[in-house]
Amino acid sequence: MTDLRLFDTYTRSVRAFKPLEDNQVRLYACGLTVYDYAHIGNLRTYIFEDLLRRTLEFNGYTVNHVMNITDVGHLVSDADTGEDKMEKSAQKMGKTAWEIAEYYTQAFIQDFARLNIKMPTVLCRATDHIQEQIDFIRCIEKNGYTYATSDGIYFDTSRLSDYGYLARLDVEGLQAGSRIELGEKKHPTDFALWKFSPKDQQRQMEWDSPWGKGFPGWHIECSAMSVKYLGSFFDIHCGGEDHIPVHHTNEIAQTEACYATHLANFWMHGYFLQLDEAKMAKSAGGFIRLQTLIDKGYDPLAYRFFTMNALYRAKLNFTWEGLDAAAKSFDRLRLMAYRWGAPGSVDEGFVDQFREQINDDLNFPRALAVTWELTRSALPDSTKKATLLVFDQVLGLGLADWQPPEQVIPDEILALAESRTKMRQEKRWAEADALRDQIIAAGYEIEDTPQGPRIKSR
RNA sequence: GGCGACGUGGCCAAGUGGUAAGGCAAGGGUCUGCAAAACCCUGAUCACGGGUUCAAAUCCCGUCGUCGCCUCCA
Repeated sequence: MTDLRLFDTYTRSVRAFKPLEDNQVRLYACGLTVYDYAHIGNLRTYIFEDLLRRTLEFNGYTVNHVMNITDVGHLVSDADTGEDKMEKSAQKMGKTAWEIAEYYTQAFIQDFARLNIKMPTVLCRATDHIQEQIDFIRCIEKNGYTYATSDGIYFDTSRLSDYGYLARLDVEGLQAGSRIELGEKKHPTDFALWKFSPKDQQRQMEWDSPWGKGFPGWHIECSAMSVKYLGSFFDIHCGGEDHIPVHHTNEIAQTEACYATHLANFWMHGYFLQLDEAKMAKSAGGFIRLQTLIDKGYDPLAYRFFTMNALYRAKLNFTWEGLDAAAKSFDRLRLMAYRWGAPGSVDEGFVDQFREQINDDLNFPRALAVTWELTRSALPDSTKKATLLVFDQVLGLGLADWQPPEQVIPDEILALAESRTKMRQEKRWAEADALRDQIIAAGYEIEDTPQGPRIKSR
């Protein structure tokens, strides 16, 4: 039995993981901003978090998994510039910001189901927690970390001596090489806690607050909701690598200002999926969603499998060739498992090897190598099946229920196959092969088995 | 301009001091009337140049290349 070890961005080291309390793991994951569909890069991070959760559960822990949905629009920068993404998307679609948020939230939940990602225990929307956010800001204000400008209430990052520790930010360097306009902010790293609604226009999403009508800054929702559901210091906080320098850094700043903790015992980050060596961004074209893959005939779980062939802590390059390779090997694996039949007894030796790999900071590439070793082993099929199903509690590939899709083979193809069988029985090989060529030309392939020919579409 | 990461066989990707997991593709073989499927086998000295060490893909320095962050972003 190997202990679970996880990489913690805060300390930049792999550390032994133990829950802060009993066998309960309190896990917070940053969710999606629902102004558009999730792309497969976003989804890579949620698959990583699902694998983390399942690994924790495999180790016997109960996981309280909280994820936020960012359904408040935010400006493109903390300064008073740019457009609001929610409101812009609403305008484009001819719907309200609220309808947009709901629509994309549902789409997001559907993607989770299709990827076999377990639903978080709590899925919380920022707009359902405005009061909690206001209370949190008041706490920060009371402790003297805020200042007001003409457009909002800001966090004064210079008040924290270790601001930016998570990202190892070089605050001086940021000031020197700064590309951002300061506006009324005192320091480049200061950020908005509450933004005022523009005086000349009515926002669709705005609320009253002690400071005036407006809406919360982006970072405060995660601090307020994680504290509400998990307490001011919990086990693991995760998100995408892009959150390290800004979002998570600011969440920590807010929590330090109010509760004097750095919020989570472990900070974990999923690394980017890249598209042909370039970033996949909603704003920069190159936007592939799960539905795009499905439309091209891929099983969503093949994408899940694809991401598991790389470490969560390394960038992964997406190519169609790479996805094909994953889809093909995944199909082989589950067809093999299907043909193994009913599960028998579990081989604990293989389970130990598997556990050793996933407990080593979620080394799924290695865990899959163990899986392939299992398939090649001399164990009885029923043992392989039972053992693989244990692995699948973590892999989440739906191997227990999967069966080959029912294929309707057209009568004319069946007729051709039948004639071919007859020809073969009469050893009229040339004619039999001609019939096979016809079947292949029609888009089917034929395998001769002891039980007779097996036909499937290609 | 500042900060950081990465560069492993045809492709994807593990391994971070003791002579390179795994998957896909390719080649060879077994099986087959021939195929297909399945199974077996084969292949990389780790971007380049120096250095440290008995020993380096793995540590240090330099060069080249790619990418990310610094602005909402998984």
